[in-house]
Amino acid sequence: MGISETMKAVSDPQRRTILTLLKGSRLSAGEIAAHLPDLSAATVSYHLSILKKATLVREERYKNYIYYELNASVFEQLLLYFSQFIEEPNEENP
Amino acid sequence: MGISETMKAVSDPQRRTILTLLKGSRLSAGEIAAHLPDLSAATVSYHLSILKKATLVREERYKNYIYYELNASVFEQLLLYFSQFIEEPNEENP
DNA sequence: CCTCAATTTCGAAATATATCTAAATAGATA
DNA sequence: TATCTATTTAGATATATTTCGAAATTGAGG
Repeated sequence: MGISETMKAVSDPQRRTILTLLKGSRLSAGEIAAHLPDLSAATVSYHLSILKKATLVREERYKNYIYYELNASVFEQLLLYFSQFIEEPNEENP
Repeated sequence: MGISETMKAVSDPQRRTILTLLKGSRLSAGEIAAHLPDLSAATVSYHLSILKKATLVREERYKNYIYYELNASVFEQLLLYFSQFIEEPNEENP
């Protein structure tokens, strides 16, 4: 929990690649690793654990596999956070 | 430039404090440092340089001071980036 | 031109992060 | 139950980040 944790999780390029993969579809850890040929399976697992702690993804076990999927609600929190810096000044409320 | 750089810049709590301060008003480096009593002026300067490189803030020199202010357009890019993970699936376009 | 104040830059140290290989775990199925 | 496969955990290491105090820089004003 915590927006710092979420942002740190999302600021890593490899983890953003994982998030982008999961945008399309639910994938197992192994399928995700197959899309990241520069990383070992252990490293992919490490990144998934970071994303999971930040609740950016959920895991679901099926047979021998662990499937990961996005948790969209956390992205809404990020959107909300950043929108505060854009809101135009309100002249009614000086 | 680059969204990684921007996100890394914004993922640090001290730097987010600085951004929040600047939401209200343009401030000099010294004024910002005064709001962050746990950090040395040198450290604040370091954080400002990170925010500047990420173009999250602009600097403007006046007399002996360097004033900093937010650059809202970069926050719009962040918003755009995160919104891709929220967009609902489009049934017209399978 | 000298000095003061504001800020940055430098060099060093502590902490955190990303990565690997090897070992451990969990579950499926022969 | 023995073993195979998918995945995670552990331990180690290299790199990156945050921080400090001290020194350098910049500009203002006497």
